[in-house]
Amino acid sequence: MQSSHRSIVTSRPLRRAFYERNTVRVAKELLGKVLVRKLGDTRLEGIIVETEAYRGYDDAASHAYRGPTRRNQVMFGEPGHAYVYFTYGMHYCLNVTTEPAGQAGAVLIRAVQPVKGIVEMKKRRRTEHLRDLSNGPAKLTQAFAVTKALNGHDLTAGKKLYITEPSVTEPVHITASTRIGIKAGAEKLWRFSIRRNPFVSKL
DNA sequence: CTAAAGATGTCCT
DNA sequence: GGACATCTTTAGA
Repeated sequence: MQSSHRSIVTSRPLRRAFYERNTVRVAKELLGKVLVRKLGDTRLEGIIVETEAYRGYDDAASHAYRGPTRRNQVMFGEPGHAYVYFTYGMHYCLNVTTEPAGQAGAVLIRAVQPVKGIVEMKKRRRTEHLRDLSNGPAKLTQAFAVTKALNGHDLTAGKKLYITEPSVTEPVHITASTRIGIKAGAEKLWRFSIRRNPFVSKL
């Protein structure tokens, strides 16, 4: 029964080579992987169910499209790092950097399915509703205590924040759709989600 | 220096 | 379905 208290992770963090590839491909392959956040004694885990690709060089919707700035510089750096930015005066969004160093790219983590540390997530989110804990980019950063303090964090080190394989891998049915909340590049089908998963932010 | 928009969430009708 | 909270970043004068 109480599987929500047990870790579903056995393996090491995804390696740098996983991230050092085409952003769209990484976005698809991140579905079904497990986001892990270590907060002292507590450990939070969630299955990634929704992502969006933001590629620098040919994607007008990307923060990196017009070249490096202080905010987006981590997108141009080594792959496998967290790119966390602040938006709308109150929200953080979590991305993982992709493509070889020098070439900008990132995948926005839009939603995860809570697995472990649900009690802690409910406190942070100030709600008892499981569905509402992490079904959106700013919701999951609140649930997982991700702020700009983690901007640039190396996701391959297995420290405070990383991504890894679940211990039991199930086949993932991927749905591709248009990205949410953008104007330029709105026609690209670069939003990926696990089909019919109830924790996806929007159908 | 100033202005305007933003890879959103929440509450209201 | 729409208003609005709230502030950083960026672009442009």
